[in-house]
Amino acid sequence: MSKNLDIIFSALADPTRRDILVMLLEDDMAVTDVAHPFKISLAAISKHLMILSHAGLITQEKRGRVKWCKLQPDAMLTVSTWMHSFGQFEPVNLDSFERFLVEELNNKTEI
Amino acid sequence: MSKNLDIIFSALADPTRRDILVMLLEDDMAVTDVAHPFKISLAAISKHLMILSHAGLITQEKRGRVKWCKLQPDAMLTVSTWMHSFGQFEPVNLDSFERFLVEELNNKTEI
DNA sequence: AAATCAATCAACCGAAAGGTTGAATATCAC
DNA sequence: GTGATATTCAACCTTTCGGTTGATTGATTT
Repeated sequence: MSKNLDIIFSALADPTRRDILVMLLEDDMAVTDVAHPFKISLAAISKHLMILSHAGLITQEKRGRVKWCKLQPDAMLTVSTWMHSFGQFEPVNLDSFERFLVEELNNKTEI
Repeated sequence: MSKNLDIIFSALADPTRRDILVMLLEDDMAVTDVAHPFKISLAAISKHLMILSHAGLITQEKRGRVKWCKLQPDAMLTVSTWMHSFGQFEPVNLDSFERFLVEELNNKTEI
């Protein structure tokens, strides 16, 4: 589990890789399209994508000759959990936080 | 700001450094005491502490011949903020979260 | 079948990371 | 002042990182 944190944190430590993740927020993308905005070679981008994939931050699925890259934000939950166990921050999903809040409010008014 | 993320994420990518941060949750520590549980040399620990310091995750204050290391969790907020802007997670400080919740409950019951 | 396109592989390169050891620099205790 | 203690510096080593280029493999188009 700590090994995962090593891999995830170092995957996130590179600005190109973080940019790629943000791009993938929009939509799934082919490797060539991911590479397009960057000045570095396609091979370099391919390596970055493999690192992100290895960290579990994305998945890649090959359809025909095109390999599609998909964001896999659950891996971020590992970071989230570490920060939580670290004790200083409480990373909470906003939706569940709102659900929790509403539930609390309902309980209060029911009494 | 993105430069900071590079430095902070790569500081967090090393398990020894994360262990040190957790140790410093307990209390401020001298460099030698930080080094004690690890098998690597004191010089190596000193380097790790400089990296953590450079990332803003700790501060170091020299009193006499002893250099005291203090956790500086605000740097973690930079990560927190990135994850927030990334859009998948909502890192919330537990204390302010609780204050907010209590306030909401009070407002509700006052009506 | 031939040419094109998507992506990776393989070999290489320079720089940085993480470790070591031994010497150096302060500061403290006697 | 002498000796011990706390920490860093300096030089070195090996491995990893991020990049390059050119060749290679598969799928697609014409």
